[in-house]
Parts: sequence; structure tokens; C-alpha cells
Amino acid sequence: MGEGARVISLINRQNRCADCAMRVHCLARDVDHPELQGRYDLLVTPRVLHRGDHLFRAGERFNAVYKLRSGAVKTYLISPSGDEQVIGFHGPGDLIGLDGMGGSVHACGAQVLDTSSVCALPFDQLTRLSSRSPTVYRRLLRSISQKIVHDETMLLVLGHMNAEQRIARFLIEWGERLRSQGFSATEVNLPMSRTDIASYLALAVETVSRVLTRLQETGVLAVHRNRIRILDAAGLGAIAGEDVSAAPRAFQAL
Amino acid sequence: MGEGARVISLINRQNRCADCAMRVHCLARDVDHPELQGRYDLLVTPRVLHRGDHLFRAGERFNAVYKLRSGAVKTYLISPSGDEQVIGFHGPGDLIGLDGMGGSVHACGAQVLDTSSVCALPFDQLTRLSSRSPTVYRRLLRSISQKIVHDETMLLVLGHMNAEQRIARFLIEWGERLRSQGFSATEVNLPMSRTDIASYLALAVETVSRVLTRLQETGVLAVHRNRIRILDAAGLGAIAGEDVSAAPRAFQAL
DNA sequence: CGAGTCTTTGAAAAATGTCAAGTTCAGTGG
DNA sequence: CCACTGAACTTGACATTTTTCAAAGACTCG
Repeated sequence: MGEGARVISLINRQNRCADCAMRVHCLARDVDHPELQGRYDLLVTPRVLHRGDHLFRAGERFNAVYKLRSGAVKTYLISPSGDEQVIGFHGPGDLIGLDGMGGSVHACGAQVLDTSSVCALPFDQLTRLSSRSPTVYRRLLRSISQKIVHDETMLLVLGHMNAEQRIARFLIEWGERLRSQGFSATEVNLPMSRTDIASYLALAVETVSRVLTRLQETGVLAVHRNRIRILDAAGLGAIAGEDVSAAPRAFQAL
Repeated sequence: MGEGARVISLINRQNRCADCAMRVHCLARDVDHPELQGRYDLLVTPRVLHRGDHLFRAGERFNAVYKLRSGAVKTYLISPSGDEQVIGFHGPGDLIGLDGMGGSVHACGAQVLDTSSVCALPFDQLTRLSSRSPTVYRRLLRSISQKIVHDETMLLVLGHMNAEQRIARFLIEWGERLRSQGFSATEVNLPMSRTDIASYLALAVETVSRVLTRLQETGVLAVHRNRIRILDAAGLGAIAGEDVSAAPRAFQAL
């Protein structure tokens, strides 16, 4: 029975944010802070999901936001005509599902692109915790504001940049994200399909393909299916308009 | 001196949310609610601004969010190349400046389109108040979530709709907004320029102009400079894809 | 190995942007 | 009160990007 007890103990540990191995990057990372006076009560349920799985679909009841611990996830809307519009790609550290906060259902869907570890943070608990802890509150607001800034930046990108610029920008953005996770920023592995990229950038798949080919011919990239090597980072930056890194965000508090 | 006393009293009244004539539509509308135990301390400074004035510019220090009591405001970003990208148009009831929450500066600029009455809500006070009052907190989150949903809807619009659809959608959206303020939804008065509309919809000014002309020739609209009459609402809805009103938002709690 | 999906490539079409020139309109100053 | 001025808007002709349609190649997963 000693073994049984150990299993239970393990489960208990996993279910508490305070014991999470990733907590250094998480919203609730200071849950034992004095300001909470021991009233910490955020219980989480970490899960492993695989490519194609959904964290949630648009219209589903909103109960929780999701903290991505590892892997990659895309969020998307479905247009009236039934087409998918990719809203964003997410990596480790991102908080997903914030657009459901105001109502009772999720406004978008969230689908896993690559085997991922995800924590569901029950929203009522998160609300209570953030009311008690100014620190957690501040982190939550920062996450939200980052999301707004990202979406608005995309509006600017779609409004003012051509296909080549959008793609260059996208590659740099994703590369920076990988770098912040400790990977190489020039050996970019894309967990999403060309179709996803095209949707995200409001382009046709063929255009994405053609631009990647062109950038390869120019010697800026080496493209091997979903594995892209950035050969001329400066050139890519010049195409994108240089200031992509002005919005560093991945792997921050939330 | 009776008159002098009355003036002072008036100023005092205006500075307290609890006495605001618009408070039925405002975030802090229940500030005397028992849950606050009399710890109400949100002090606001209502101002009247005129066309061209700025509530704030991108990069300015973030101190407050702004509640629009009447009038119209646009928010915008400046692209690396110096062009203006309109992010949104705002009417009575809207909360403006949320994208500054995470950092110390405003991410966008906010410019007045039409004589407006605006309340600045000091953000630290709002934070404190929302920590104490679940009701205020919920309203704040709803405002934020509405903004996210709006921005993401725009991403979908730019990704999946052509010029005619975008403009039809825009007119219906603005008409609904007017209706919710008690005006006619078919006598649409546009406080923004064609250039602003073009930027918002990621189109060239000429395209906006041409589409409006075409819609007039088709008998869907009657266009007189900034005054537009919707003659065939059903037709306009059909062009837009019908479900614009699926996102009713104006003049809600925030 | 084969079915099916994802990606690439080509050719042609369509939508939108660009450039340039008018037109209308509101406000200004004579 | 009127003409003038400048900005906003409209219109036309043309250029260009991007999309669309079609088809072939490449890779993945049973």
C-alpha cells in the first residue's frame, strides 16, 4: 500500500500550482506570498494533448483559461461562410481563452498543433485569486493587454504590409519566440500548416508557398517543408520593416 | 455667496462617479453597493473635447482609461512607415485605452472625431475598486473581452471579406451603434472621414468612395457626404453576410 | 504500397491599388 | 455677401498584386 499512497501524493502535488515545475513562468507563481495570507486556492488540472485535439471550441461554455506549458496551439474563428480564420499561434507561457471572459461561452476555438502540456485554470478561482493578490491581478492584466496589442498589431500588418512583408514578419516573430524558449532563432520549425499560415496572414495558400520559394531563391531562407533556416536574418528583417522584435512577449508571466 | 456655494457643490458632484448622470451605463454604477462597505474611492474628471483633440497619443504614459460619455473617438496605431492605421471607432459607453494596461505607456493613440464628453478613470483607483467589487471587476473583464472579440472579428473581416462586404458591414455596425443610442439606424451620420474608414477597413480611399457610389447606384444607399441613408437594409445585410448584428455591444456596462 | 493530404507551380482572371485630374464643400477673408 | 482657398471626396485610366483554377509532385500514415 506504500506504493498506492505515493501515487495519491503525486496526484496531489501535480494538482497544486505551488508545486508546478513551470510555476516560475506562471500567473500564480507567488501563491505562497504573504499578501495571500494562506488563502491560496487555485487548483489546476494539467493535461497532455496531441495534434488535432481541441482545448475548446467556439461556443463551448467558458469555465477556464488555459496556460500552455509546452507545445503549440492555434486559435481560430469560423466565418459565416464556414471558413476558418486563424487568430493566433501560441507557444509555451501563453494564456489562451481570454476572449471568453466577458460572456459565458468561448468566442474562438483552440486547437493543438503539436503535442502540448496544458493547465486549465478555472476562471472563478482565478478571479478570486486575482482579487486577493495584486501581483496575480497585474500579471493577468498584462497577459490581456499583450493579447490586445498583438491583435491590433496584426490589424496594422494586414492593413499596411504586402505578402512578402507579412511572411517575413511572421517568420521573425516565430523565430523570436523559439529563441525565448532557448532554441535557435534561425532554425525555425513551424508546427502549423501552410494553410494555417495563409489564414493567419490573410493570404492564399499559394501566395505563401510562392513567397517562401522566392525568399529561398533570393538566398534569404532555406525551406524544407516545415523546417526553415534563416540564412540572412538582416535581409529578412529589412523585408519585414525591421522592428518586429519591438514586441517581445513569449514566455512571460501569466 | 449662495451662488458660490452652489458652484462648488456642483464641482464636487461632477467629480464623483456616484453622482454622474451617465452612471447607469458606467463601470462604477453601483459604487454604493454594500459589498464595497463604503470604501468607494473612484474619483473621475469629466472633460469636453473637440474634433482633433487627443485623449492620449501612442507612447504617452498610461495613467487612466477613458469612458466616453458622448461623441465619437477613433483609436489608431502608427506604422513603421509613418502611416496611420485606424484600429477602432468608439461611441458613448465605450472604454478606451485598455491596451495600455499591461505596460506603462499607451500602445495606440485616441483622437476625438466629434465633440465628446469623456471621463478619465485613474487606473490604479479602478484596479483597487475592481479588487473590492466583484461587480465592477466583472464589468471591467467584460469590456476587455468585448474589445478582444471586436479586434478578432476585424481580423476575420480583413481575412475573408471583399471591399463591398467590409463597407456594408461597417455601415450596419455603425448604424446599430446609433440605434442603441436612440438614433435611427438607417439615417447614418459618419463622424469619421473616408480616409479613416479606408484605414479601418484596410482599403484605399478610392475604393471606399467607389463602393459607396456603387451601392448608391444599386439603390441600397443614399450618400450625401457624411450623411448616409440606408434605403435597403435587407440588401445591405445580404451583402455584409447577414450576421453583423450577432455582435451587439454598444452602450453596455463598462 | 496506396490513399489522401499538403505543398508547389503555372497560367489567367479579378480585385484592389496607384496616379492623376476634377469636383464639391466648408470655412476665410476681403 | 461673395469669391477664394484648401481639404476632402469622387472619378477615370491604368498598373500590380494577389487570387483563382488546375494540375502535378511530395510526403505521411495506415
